Amino acid sequence: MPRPSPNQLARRERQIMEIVYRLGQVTAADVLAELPDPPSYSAVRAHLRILEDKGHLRHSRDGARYVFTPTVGRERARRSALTQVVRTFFDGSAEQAVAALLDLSHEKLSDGDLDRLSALIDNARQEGR
Amino acid sequence: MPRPSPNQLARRERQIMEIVYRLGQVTAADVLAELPDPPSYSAVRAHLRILEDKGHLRHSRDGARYVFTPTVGRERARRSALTQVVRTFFDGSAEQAVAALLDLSHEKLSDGDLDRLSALIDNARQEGR
DNA sequence: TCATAAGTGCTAAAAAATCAACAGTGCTGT
DNA sequence: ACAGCACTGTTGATTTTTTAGCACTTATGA
Repeated sequence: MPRPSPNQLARRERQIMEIVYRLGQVTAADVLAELPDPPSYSAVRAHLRILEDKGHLRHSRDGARYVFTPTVGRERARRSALTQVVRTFFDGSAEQAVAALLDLSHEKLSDGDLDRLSALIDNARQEGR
Repeated sequence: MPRPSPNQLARRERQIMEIVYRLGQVTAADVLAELPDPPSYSAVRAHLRILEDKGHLRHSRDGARYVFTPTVGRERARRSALTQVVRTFFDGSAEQAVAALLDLSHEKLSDGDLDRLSALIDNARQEGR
């Protein structure tokens, strides 16, 4: 079976997958609530079923309703997303991306966060030799 | 005029904008060469014109042909992209995102890169107090 | 139990996106 | 100048996406 390829997703499908990854798991009602310019409930369910057909989602039952989760694990999805952004916006340079990330949110980072990041960098240095 | 909203883009349009951001500026031929499952040259030009109508691109002439550039500056586009990924895949935690980025590409980071990142973190610490 | 509410699957119509053909315009070199 | 080439703009057909309606199933509680 072919890997689900996020780049082939239609507009609505992409919007929905984004919600799914953000919330971790969703019901049709969740998606409807989060979707910009929301269509009908029925339309949302149709999309969810199509996304399942395409292999992006799976569902399990919770009482009467379906709970959908991504087939691609969070970890893997994160990697793809980051790789993509780095490639598209940072000439493939992870260093630049990290720098931008720090700049973007340096106000929101606590001293504890910064300590942990320093430690990670030191680690990377160790492994590098 | 409304800000161009990347989330509303159709599939092809999104693919094209990705190419545009990656290359910085493009001609129709560039896009055609980079596009997966490429359509006709004519179709690409149609897309480019629509993207310009929608306010995502502008063009200038270079001899006979048009060179398209994004209307949203690289810096701003980077921020949006990162913010989006952090929100969708990292619960809004920039720290986690940086950690993932380091993990993702720790092999590719030189000692020099790591030094610079350490310095940035130290800076952030300074400003925080 | 059974009426009601809250789900779901399927289908076909409507809207949007995608595409290629064709006609027109501007370069380029002989 | 003008023939040939490399572009662009426009249009309308085709395909895909997006949507809502309706029929059916499952839970709930009086």
